[in-house]
Amino acid sequence: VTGVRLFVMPSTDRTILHVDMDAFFVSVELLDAPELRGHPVVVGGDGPRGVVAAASYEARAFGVHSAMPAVQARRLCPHATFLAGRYERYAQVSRRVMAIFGSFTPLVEPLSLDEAFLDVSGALRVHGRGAALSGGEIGRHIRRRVLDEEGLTCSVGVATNKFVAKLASEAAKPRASAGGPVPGEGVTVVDGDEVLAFLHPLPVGALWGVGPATLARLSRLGVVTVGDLARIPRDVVAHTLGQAAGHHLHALAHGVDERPVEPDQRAKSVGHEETFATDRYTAREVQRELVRLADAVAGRLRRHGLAGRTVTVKVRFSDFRTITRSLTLPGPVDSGGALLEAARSLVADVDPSPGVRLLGLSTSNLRQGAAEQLTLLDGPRRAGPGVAAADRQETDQAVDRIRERFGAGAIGPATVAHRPRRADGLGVKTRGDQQWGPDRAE
DNA sequence: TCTGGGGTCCTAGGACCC
DNA sequence: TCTGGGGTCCTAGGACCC
Repeated sequence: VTGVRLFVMPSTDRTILHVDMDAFFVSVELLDAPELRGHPVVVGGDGPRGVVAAASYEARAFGVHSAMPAVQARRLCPHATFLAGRYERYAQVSRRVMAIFGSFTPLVEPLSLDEAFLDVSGALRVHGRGAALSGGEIGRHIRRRVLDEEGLTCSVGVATNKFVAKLASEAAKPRASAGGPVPGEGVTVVDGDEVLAFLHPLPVGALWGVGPATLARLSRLGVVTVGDLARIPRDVVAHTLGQAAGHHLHALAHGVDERPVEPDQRAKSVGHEETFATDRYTAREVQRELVRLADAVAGRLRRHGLAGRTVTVKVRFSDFRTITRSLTLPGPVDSGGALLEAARSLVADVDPSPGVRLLGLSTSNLRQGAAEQLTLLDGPRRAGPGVAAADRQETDQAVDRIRERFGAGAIGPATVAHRPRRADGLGVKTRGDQQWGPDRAE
């Protein structure tokens, strides 16, 4: 194209904020139950195999932290209040908080319910009305508004790129202590000329993308701090960690991160997985669980107007060994029946007898818009897995409408339904499970 | 101590095509 | 008898993040 010029803004001119809500899930729970304020509160960790999703600073003082197995958290802090977690509520508050961010800049990239990157390079002038506002001042405005409007606190990092901003928000956070939470700085600004001094003393594990496995490899090279990593030649890092990760981490260690803030990230996969309270040992049990997973995933696909071509089943055995099996269909699907059919064929040759602790079903290769109706592949109109596509679509739409009016639990696959015994014998399972088999899912 | 559920991204091998 | 190079798609596994 002639006559078009692209201007690339030099990275040193960018002002990036990372905003991170403080103990978000717990803080939302405290809004609704203020009597728990000042006490150790843990969200998640329900069920025999649960893990902690979030812990209040009072609970953290006992060593409780997120991703910790529930049993361990209960041992460390038996007097804590354990809450199951209400994700719809968190999502609702999250949308409002994100809207506050959005009033400062259109360039908001949510990373999860409780954190986002903001590129405010252009907002500095808009809000300053001539008198330029600094990144730190915008950070303080955001904290004030989130507190005033939602009653929640957050921590803000300000830097010239994403990953330094993220580390800066971490530095701004409150700290847990035996005497109660110690407030942090709230807003931490790292100017361009301070980046290396800020970065190099940090442990390498602080870098985004350095987990246990990478940490182990790096420590074999004698790398402890980010500064140590910066002194290793790029090719050596790439040889140890692979091309992509190596080059990326080498750049980060030198404070370089050119990734833009991208507001419109589209989902690449939609899935659902479940760890069972007790292991499953038979193919029939596995097949029945798949019905529920397929139904849940299909419902979410349709709610977002998506359909997926690739179906992946994940099986985790009792010894934690995990396998995945996937297949790509000729066209995208969004019905529980179609997902179930694919999932079934994928687990057909998986032996569940060692004990299955988790089953997952996920779809990827997503397309926007309605699923292709695979009428030809679906076979003749009859009950069972070959039920015609048109029937399937009608059923799905009816189910969606019922759920809209009466809630998600109002209707579901027969195989997973609770069937109370009735005096007149109706609705009572008579001989085994076969006649209620997953084939009758819809 | 015994390890959730939602995801993203990367690697590597093989099939297939031009 | 020895068998290219590049690209894309698919599958399986793994690391990592919140």
